Amino acid sequence: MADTIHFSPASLKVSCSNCSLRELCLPLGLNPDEMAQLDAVIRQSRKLKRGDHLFRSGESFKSLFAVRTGFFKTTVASQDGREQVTGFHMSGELMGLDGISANLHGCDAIALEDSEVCELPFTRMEELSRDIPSLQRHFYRLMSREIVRDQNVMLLLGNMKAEERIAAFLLNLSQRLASRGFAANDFILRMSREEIGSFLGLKLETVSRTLSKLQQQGWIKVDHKHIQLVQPGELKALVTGCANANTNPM
Amino acid sequence: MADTIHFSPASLKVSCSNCSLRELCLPLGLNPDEMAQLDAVIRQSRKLKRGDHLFRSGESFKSLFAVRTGFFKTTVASQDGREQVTGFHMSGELMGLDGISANLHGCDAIALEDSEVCELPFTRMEELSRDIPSLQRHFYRLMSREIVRDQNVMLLLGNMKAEERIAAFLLNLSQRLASRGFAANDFILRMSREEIGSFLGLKLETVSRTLSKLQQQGWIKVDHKHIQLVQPGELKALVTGCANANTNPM
DNA sequence: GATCGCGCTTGACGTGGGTCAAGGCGGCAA
DNA sequence: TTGCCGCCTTGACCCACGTCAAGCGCGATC
Repeated sequence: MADTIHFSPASLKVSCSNCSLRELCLPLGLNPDEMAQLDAVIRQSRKLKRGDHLFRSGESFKSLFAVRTGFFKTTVASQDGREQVTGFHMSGELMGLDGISANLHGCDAIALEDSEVCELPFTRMEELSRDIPSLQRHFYRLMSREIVRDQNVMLLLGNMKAEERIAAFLLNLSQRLASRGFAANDFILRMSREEIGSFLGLKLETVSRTLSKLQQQGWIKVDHKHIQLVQPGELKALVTGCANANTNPM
Repeated sequence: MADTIHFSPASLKVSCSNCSLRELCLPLGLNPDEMAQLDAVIRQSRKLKRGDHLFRSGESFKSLFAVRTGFFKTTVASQDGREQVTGFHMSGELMGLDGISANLHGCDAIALEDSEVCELPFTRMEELSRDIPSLQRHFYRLMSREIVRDQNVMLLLGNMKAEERIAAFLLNLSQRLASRGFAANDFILRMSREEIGSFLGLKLETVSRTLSKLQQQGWIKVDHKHIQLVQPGELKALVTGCANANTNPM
């Protein structure tokens, strides 16, 4: 109930029968026939409650999942139990691409709020992408985009200080929310300080301290999970030009 | 001339006319006709000298490149000049996948020794992959593998200490060399301490110190770029179970 | 409304690795 | 041979972040 702002953007009209997928992550120039084929493959959406696993590392890989509504994290774990958040995923974003290589999911996907996903059975998508060139091209693009995203995270983890990481993180969230029709400078964090820290390679205390520091400087306002970017320009100056955080997905 | 050991593995017979590609990164069950189609698309290999750029970030993306012989690094740079090595690439490995998303190369690829690459014009590969299902599948797998690799690097950068990073790095090199028929525990580094540091999120002094420390402990021997893994088991213990460094590509 | 507990904040302190600086070593040129 | 230069090593010092610990605030529960 803490989550008063929901990710069901009024600006995104979900016109097709079962899924916002086509608008969100597959904006292709498909003809009606191709659309119908695609619709036939995409399974009805599946609902998850906060905390539910969508899939787990090591499970056999059958499908990709597109977030329809809600918010997810993906995590990888090492044998000795260390865990790292590898990404946060909001509506329209795809999860599970890492499972293709070994036919096994390589990470856990966990809902951070009540969520809904579309299931894309991979084998059928693969077949379909043979018949629909623009779909094939789109998949290559999506996977490549994920690689670019990961490279930017590597740059962040390898080169940036705590303050810069937090700033880049906030700006990235802001930009992705804005592109979905939400306020860019006033939002609710879906994840805990610990999860932010895990993603950014920091401890939760450092996340907390750094948010406080940014607030003291007047760049942002922090009220628990409610964040306001008061001077986004200053944040951008912090990370310029690291990983051009405002344009690249993260 | 410092590079006395060369990466032209005797164990990999380059039987096809122009490229070791099929053996190395496209080990598919293709019939002779499909093989011929593939051969027609793969351009003659291109030679580069140590220090040459294969492509640069921002250049328009036309082709993927497979390392035939030699050794490369890829780097991403931020606007303010910070640079990070995102990977090292040896024979059989593919570079340029990140360029697909925006039709622009997203990183620089630089030869660390005299090298030879095969060029794979992407548009033609894309078309071909529509006609040859196993080729399409293989491309999806390759891209997914790159995503898994990047996630493991994220885990390394986010969670591991200097000693663990170096150990993971050495073990990863060792494993990749071994799979190409080279000695697993005795090899020459192609890259400088600074490049290793950039990849691992460390400064060159820390790389140097850490190598010395591992040597003092008797796990490895270091003679400039000549590395011997004396007790690889101890190194594995260091990184267990982070990112199961011995099995995953990095 | 009282209690509990989780997630967050903040302080004090410790330390791993960054920074700065001084050589060492081997390769290369003349 | 000599000297230069790039890369590496090593030491001394410092600081950003991690660690440990105390306490707060809000929501959930009854």
